[in-house]
Amino acid sequence: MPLSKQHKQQTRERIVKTASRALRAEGIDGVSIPALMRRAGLTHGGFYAHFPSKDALVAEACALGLVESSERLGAAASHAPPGQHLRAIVDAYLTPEHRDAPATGCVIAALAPQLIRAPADVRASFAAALDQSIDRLSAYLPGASERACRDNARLLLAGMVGTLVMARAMDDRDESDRLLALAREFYARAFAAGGE
Amino acid sequence: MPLSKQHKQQTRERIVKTASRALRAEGIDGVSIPALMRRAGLTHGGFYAHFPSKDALVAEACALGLVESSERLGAAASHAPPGQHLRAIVDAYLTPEHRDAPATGCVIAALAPQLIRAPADVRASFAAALDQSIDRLSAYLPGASERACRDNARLLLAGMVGTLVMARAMDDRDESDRLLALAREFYARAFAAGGE
Amino acid sequence: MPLSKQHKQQTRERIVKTASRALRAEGIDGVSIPALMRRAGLTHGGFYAHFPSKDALVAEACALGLVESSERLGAAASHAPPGQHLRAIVDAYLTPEHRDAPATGCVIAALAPQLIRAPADVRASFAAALDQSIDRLSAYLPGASERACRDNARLLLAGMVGTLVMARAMDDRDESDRLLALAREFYARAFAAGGE
Amino acid sequence: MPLSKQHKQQTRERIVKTASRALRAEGIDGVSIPALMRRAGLTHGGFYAHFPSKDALVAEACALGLVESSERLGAAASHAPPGQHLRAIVDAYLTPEHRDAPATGCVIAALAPQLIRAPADVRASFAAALDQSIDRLSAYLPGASERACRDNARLLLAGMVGTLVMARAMDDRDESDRLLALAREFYARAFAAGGE
DNA sequence: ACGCTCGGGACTGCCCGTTAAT
DNA sequence: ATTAACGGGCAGTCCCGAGCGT
Repeated sequence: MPLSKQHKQQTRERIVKTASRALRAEGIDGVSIPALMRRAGLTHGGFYAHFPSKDALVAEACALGLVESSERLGAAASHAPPGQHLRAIVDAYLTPEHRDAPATGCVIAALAPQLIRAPADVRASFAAALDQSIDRLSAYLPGASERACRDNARLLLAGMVGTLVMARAMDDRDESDRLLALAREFYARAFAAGGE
Repeated sequence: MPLSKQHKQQTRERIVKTASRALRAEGIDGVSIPALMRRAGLTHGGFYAHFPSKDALVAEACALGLVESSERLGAAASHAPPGQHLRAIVDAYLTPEHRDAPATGCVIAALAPQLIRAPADVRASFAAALDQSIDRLSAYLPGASERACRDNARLLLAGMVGTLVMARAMDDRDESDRLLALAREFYARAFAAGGE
Repeated sequence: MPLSKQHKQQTRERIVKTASRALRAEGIDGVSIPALMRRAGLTHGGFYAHFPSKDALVAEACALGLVESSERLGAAASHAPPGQHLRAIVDAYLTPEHRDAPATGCVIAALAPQLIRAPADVRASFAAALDQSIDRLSAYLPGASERACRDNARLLLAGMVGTLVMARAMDDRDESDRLLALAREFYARAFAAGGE
Repeated sequence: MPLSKQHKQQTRERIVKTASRALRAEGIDGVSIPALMRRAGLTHGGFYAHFPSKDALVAEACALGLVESSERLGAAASHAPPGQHLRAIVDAYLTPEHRDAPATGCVIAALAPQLIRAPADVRASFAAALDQSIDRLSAYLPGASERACRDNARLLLAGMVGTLVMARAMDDRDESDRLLALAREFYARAFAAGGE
């Protein structure tokens, strides 16, 4: 158990990672710092050695989650055969598994409305991370210009996020599965190369 | 302070209406019962004469908000010239005004993720109201069958909700306006009669 | 449903009777006026048509309970053969049935400590009713003078009350039964005619 | 406001001690946690760092008070000349001073009825402490067997408790003093060595 | 005019996010 | 960098008066 700076860094990352999951699963107000630290195997007092406030952690955890999400989507796209990037993205996002695992899923679908209402700095951090995600995603989407690619990325991501939220809100699992399947077709076709 | 027979009903409706707005603006955990009752011109002591719990109010307020939203959209559609129903719906939902007025705007875009995490009865009430909204909306959408209409309604609503959330999360108002404009075009075209 | 004065009187008595039982069973702070009125088949609003305050009801209900108790004890004594009055009293009070039915049992054993801490008027009302009970009881006890009879009544009642409280506090039912049996013997012998 | 390692223990004990007195003086429902902590020189916020609930504190405070009481009685007995143990116990318990100082007096006389109605764990903790008290007391009482000693201890304690309660309930101080004096004689004689 | 209902404060137990002091 | 403590706040419940309908 080295007490070096490395160790502190590791602890810090563990907290962020734990928070990143817990926040998506339980919401911002559903997670308390004592509960969080306990889940990370620490005492609640030590929190403020790592973060100045809960908001700071929320901002960081959300940014991390957003980066992870977009990297996962980017990885799915880059592993797909040429011309299948869009398809890969849609198929990775709009799945029952993603719907049923909010803790490791899309931060936007889980927390966006709450983050919008958060203090300005949290909101700004979220907006910045969102921009980065759009950047990463736009590389895999068609479009006449960089601008068009970004527009498409935003449109697509927004549509998928809304669909995931809707799928989670539905009571009937079969209907929810069906919505996801239809949405996969819909978005894959709508954003296909020449289409938009 | 009149105490006639129907005044309790009026008071109750005032509480629900106030809550419906406050919840969308501040989130479920952001609104306390004392604050809510104060905003409705009452003290918090009388709250439990109207509702058995905060959750019961949340359920009712969200259902009311959902009904209002879908009626507003339905009204916009029904006032449009024939063949322009879809356009009217999209133009009514995806506007900067709607984005900037969450308190009176779409409940799904403001609260869906939190409602999903709420107790089972709140969740169920929300899911039921959501189904009704889809019903109402589907009457104005094209589709080969009733089923197809409902599918389209869900797809469209999900897409619009996600877009509104995304537009609200963006820092740059111009970019946000642009997203809304692009989305209006996108969804109007995508769901046009023979299109989908 | 006659609205005459008689009816009001009946309602009032029903409230007092209900309260008398509920208070012994749940304690003063364990019984709320809404719960009480519901148990009496009424709405909580009407309470203050009958009593100026909760304390007034408590005072009256306790006095009633005390009277009932002492009458029950007096009846047991008066129905006993001559020379068996004391025995009858002790056997009526120190029973497992009495221990297990606090709601209809001795008010002193159930509420005395709380009543001592109650507002002055409640306390005074309780003290007065207690005096009456002692009066009634003393008629059945031996003693060289009226004074001695009263002394004996107080000593005996105090001892029995404490025993009942102790018996209720014990976990082991067998031990508790045994304590009651021993106490019956003890007090019957101790206060026997020439004894004290 | 030092924070050394053992200060938490000291603070905890201070809270228990304060509670032990306040509970006897005001009753379980008469003492709120904020009031309690204020009386202990603290704020209510820190309470739950020491106890998981109010009930837990009540259980502990009552057990402590019971131990103190029985130790005080045991000390009085052990300091008395041989053959005067019983007399010492009775004289220590049935005094006007004890009657007038419920806050530091017998827990059973002050709280037993309320504790009987308390949650199961509180009740159990109280019953256990009561058993211990009986144990301690029985060492100073006559009896043919250990069992008989315990029986006598229970009978005596029960009688004294009831007498104290009765003495507290009486309005007339002179009469109350008289009852105590009579009871001292009565119990001292009744439990004298060969007597019972 | 009586009696119910609505509403008003106050309070409780519990828990949270946070910081001096060690 | 933990422990102990601080205030502030929440949902829920209480007891109780101001004022209508019967």
